Amino acid sequence: MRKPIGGANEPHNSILSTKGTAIPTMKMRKGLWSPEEDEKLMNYMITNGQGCWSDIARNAGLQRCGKSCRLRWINYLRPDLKRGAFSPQEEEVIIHLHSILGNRWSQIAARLPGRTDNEIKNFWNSTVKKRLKKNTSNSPSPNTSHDSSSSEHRDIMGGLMPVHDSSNIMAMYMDATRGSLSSSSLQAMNINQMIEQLPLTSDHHGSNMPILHGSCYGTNQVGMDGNGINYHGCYEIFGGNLGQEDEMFNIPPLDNLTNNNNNNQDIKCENLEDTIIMTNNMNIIMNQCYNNNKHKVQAITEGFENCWEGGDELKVEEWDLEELMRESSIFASLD
DNA sequence: AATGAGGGCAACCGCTCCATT
DNA sequence: GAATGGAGCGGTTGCCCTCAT
Repeated sequence: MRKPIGGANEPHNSILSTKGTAIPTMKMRKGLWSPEEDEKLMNYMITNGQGCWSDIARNAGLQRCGKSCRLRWINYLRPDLKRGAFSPQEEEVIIHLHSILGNRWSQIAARLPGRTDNEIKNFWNSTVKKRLKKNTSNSPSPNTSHDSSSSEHRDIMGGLMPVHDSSNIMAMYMDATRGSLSSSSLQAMNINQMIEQLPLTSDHHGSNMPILHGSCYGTNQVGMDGNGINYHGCYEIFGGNLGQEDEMFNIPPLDNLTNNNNNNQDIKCENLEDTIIMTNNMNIIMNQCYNNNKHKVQAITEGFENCWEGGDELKVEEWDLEELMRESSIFASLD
C-alpha cells in the first residue's frame, strides 16, 4: 500500500480543461487516497452523479486528475462494490470467462456483480495463475496434445476446470438467472450461447456487451441485513443465487424478496409479482437481443422502469454478438 | 525479536477508441 | 477528413503486510 502523499510536496502536472483550455499548472496529488479525499469524491458523486471526470475532480475540490478520480470511484468508492475474498464459484466463473474472453478484465468484471476489473485482474495474476501453474505441474493436462494456441487455456481446461464442469457452472448460473431453463437443457447448449446470455451487471467500464442500466450508483444499491451485504437494484432482478448455497453473489431468490420487503427499505420491487414481471421482461429483452442477432440493439422497457425508484432507466445497449462470437470462437474447438 | 522474501493490492502509465469540433 | 480531448482498458509498478527463518 502506498502512503498518502502530502499535497504540498507533490510532484505536479499540468491539467487541461474539457475543451483543451490550458489551466494554469496546479499541483496534482498522486498516490494513495486519503479518507478526506474519499469523502469529498463520494459526497460529490452521490450529490451530482457521474459526469466529466476532470470536472468532477475540479468541482469536488480534489487535487487529483479526473482519471485518478474515475479509478478511485470505480475500484473503491462505488457503493455497489462487493468486498472480501472471491468465492470458489466466482473463481470458477472468472476462470471460465477468462478461458473465453482472455484478459478482457472489464468484460469479465461486467459479469461478476460488485467486482472490478482491477480486482479480478489482481486476483488472476496473484492467485489463479499461480494455482493453475501448480495444478498443471502436479497433474499434467490430458489436453496437452491439443492444438491450442493458448497454453494457459489448456491448463485451465485440462487441469483445473474440465469442460463439463464449466458447463455445469453455467447451467447453474443460468438456472438461477433465467428460471425457465433446466440444467440439462443448458448443458446441451453450446457454451458460447450460454456465455452470450449471461447478464451483465454494470456499465462502469463500458463494452460491446449488453449492459443493464439501473440506479447503479445510488446508495441504495447495497443493503445490509443480518447475513451481510445484499445487492439490491441492478442484480436482484435476476433473482436466485448465482452460485451454490448463497456463496456466490448473495442475491436473494425471488421468494425471499417478498420477505425482505418488510424489513428492508432498499428493496425496489413492491412484491413478487413485480419481480416476476421484471424478470420476464429481462428474459424477453435478452432473448430479443440474442435471437435478432443484430449488431446493436438498444431497448428500453417500461417494465423495468416501474421497478426502480424514480423510474431510473434500465436498458440494454451495445450488443455486438458477432464480435462476441469471434471472441469466443476459440472455445468451439474444445467441444 | 529481527529480517528478508513473497504476496496482495491500490494506483499509475500508456495506449486505444470514440465523440466532438 | 483531421485534430483534439475524454473515457476506458490492460499492463505494470511499488508499497505494505504476512509469514517463514
